[in-house]
Amino acid sequence: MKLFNTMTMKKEEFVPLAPGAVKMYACGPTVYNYIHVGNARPLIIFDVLRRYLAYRGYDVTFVQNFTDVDDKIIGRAKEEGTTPEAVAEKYITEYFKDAEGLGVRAATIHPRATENIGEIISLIETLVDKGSAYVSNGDVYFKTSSFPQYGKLSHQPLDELMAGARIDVSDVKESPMDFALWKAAKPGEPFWQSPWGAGRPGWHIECSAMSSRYLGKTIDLHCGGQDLTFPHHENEIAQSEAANGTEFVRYWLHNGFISIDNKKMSKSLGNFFTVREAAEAYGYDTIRMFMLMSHYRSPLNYSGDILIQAKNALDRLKTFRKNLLFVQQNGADGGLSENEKTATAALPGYRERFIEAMDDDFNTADAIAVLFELVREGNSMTAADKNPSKALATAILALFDELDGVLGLLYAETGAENLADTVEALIAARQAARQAKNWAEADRIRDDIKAMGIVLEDTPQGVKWHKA
RNA sequence: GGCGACAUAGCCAAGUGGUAAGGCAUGGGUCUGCAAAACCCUGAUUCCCCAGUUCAAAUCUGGGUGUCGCCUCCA
Repeated sequence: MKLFNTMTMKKEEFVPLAPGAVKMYACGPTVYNYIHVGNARPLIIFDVLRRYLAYRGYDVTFVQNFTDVDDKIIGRAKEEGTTPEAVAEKYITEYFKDAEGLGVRAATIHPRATENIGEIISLIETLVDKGSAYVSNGDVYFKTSSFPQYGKLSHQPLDELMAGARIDVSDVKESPMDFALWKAAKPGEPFWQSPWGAGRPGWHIECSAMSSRYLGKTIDLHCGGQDLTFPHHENEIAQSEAANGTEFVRYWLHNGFISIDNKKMSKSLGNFFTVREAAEAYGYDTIRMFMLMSHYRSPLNYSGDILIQAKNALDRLKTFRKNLLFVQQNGADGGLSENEKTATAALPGYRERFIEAMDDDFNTADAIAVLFELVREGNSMTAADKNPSKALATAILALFDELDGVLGLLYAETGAENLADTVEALIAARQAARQAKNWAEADRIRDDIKAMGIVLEDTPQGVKWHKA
């Protein structure tokens, strides 16, 4: 399979360091607020990548950190009159609610910065010892001039970065491009003891420390939003490679942004919707569909219209699956008919095309197109007038679920089994009314059922029902 | 100023040299007590513009226009 590597700006054949195993790291949220729709994109995208790698037989170890000590968290705690720990704890809980809602599986490990202070300090010590970092006023800074390759990920020479730097000129730093590894404690803020006095870690160092602690000095994949390319990921490379003397990451993956009215959605601009809000309006699963309908590196504009389109498209998939389940229950017994045997011969072709799409830099838009083609063919094969067999529905469903399992689009489908008895009874009453050609009564019962959030469909094979 | 990305039907969106996937919406049809679902048909002689390379370009080259992003915390 091929992945676009930001380091080389090319699609490259993916070859993990150790055959059969993938070490993957994603920069997780700073937990001071609910996540917004833009934050959700990397979660969903890289959840799919992870699932796909597992689908292709790799043993994936996926680490995603929480930045749980940071200026923003401290600021939030002050606003709310609580402690930074409480703020972090709260938003980690809220994060998991949203992630679960979006169908994003928990990482193998979710380390927190505050659980890795020892690791961080020892990494900084190494950097100081090697002359890559210097102490100034109780802070420790990375000396960018000591790392000649600085800028290799963002493809900007150091002097250009310097020229464009809008960073405050500070007399504690030797160069404007130097960045903090350790920040001296300020009154009233959380701190840990270190060889340089009380303080707390800078943002960039924690990812280097946690990545090597949980995954090793060289990892296969490092993922995040495009805005992390510089400076965050550039800084991680400098820290890790200066300390370890070996390649930090083999493949760098970056997702494109979500925009609103063609402006980047961001907390600082204030033009964002939280995942919570969007989910309330359109459903968590619609957000996932929306993200996967286009390529992960393309810019994606958020609007109500587009979310509704995504929802409608997703409904087609849901209905398809419901129909298959119905045939699986009510279809003909006795295995595949001769015609069906011929028809099912086409099924593996969809799997091949799906894999082909996903192998090409996990092109989920193309993969979804394959899924829709399977839907059309599946619907044709199981049309009522063809008297489809249970075995046919089972075969199609197995393939559909296999492929959808990679994208994770229909995870929100619950069977609504607990409603089944009530609904079945009402359907029976309505059928009786229909027998008597009492259409008014039949429609009234259907309206009642509709009010329960259940939609009925009269078909030649019987009455189907599903959640709206 | 430096670096980078994007521009395909009403909308969303694949497609990197061989004659435009898929979805949503629209219109027509089949089916149907009504409805829904499904299926069939329907839409870009054309891929921002101009020039070039080629037997052949949405795809390559050059120029232009527009939009966005990074260079500061940001997914």
